[in-house]
Amino acid sequence: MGDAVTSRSLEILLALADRPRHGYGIRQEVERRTGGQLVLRSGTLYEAIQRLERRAWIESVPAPADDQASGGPERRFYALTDAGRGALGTELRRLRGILESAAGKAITAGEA
Amino acid sequence: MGDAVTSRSLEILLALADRPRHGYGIRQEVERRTGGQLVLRSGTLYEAIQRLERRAWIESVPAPADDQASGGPERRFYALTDAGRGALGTELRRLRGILESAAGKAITAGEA
DNA sequence: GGATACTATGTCGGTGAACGGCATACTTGA
DNA sequence: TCAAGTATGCCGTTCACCGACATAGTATCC
Repeated sequence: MGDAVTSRSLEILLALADRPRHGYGIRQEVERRTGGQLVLRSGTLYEAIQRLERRAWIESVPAPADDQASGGPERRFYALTDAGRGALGTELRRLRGILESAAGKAITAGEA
Repeated sequence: MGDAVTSRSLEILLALADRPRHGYGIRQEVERRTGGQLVLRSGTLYEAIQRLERRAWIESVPAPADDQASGGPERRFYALTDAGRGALGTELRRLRGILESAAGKAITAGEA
């Protein structure tokens, strides 16, 4: 499936859902969202960003006005495109379908 | 993460949640459950079964009494272990957490 | 009788995602 | 001064998945 959304890519899309972020900011947001369960390694992070940009699900945008660049290496900000937002919605619906169809089995699996 | 559950492995665990099945039976159940959206290819299927068995999330079990073997190649039946059931529950909870935390953003993402 | 499709398991080579180490470079605090 | 944090990126390796192929019995249709 060429339109597959991996778990890491999903987290990146979610991190960009509310506002544009730069790579390291995405990493921090994912870590925060998952309670430290998932830390995107540098290889995973920047390669996934490149793939998502190639698919036009995210795009490079200028740094926001309120961003105080700390003088370090150049920050690259990314935002969700409409296509990316659509892909995110589709993936969330897919996951919801799995959970719904698994509802009965989930009880057996020892769930609260 | 050594305890990662890929989307294909999750589908296999779900297919085994209600009763033991053999490889081809898993393939059919996944296809049915997903409405034909996901068909496990032979490479994916049997290699994933081997991985899950190595992790002791599934185990080989004798064929059920009501199974009429059709004389073809030997069928191998598999069942969820307690560890597998636990891993399935953990993964379903993880997915539910993603959907809950994404609830606000999902609206923005154009969801019904 | 032969062709085709279905059931059933499995291997193999190739591709792509993720990992983790390393490189680089600037800033801040001990 | 030295470590830690911020920030991006490359590279070699590993692993999941794909799709083709191999093998083999059963069933159906012409």
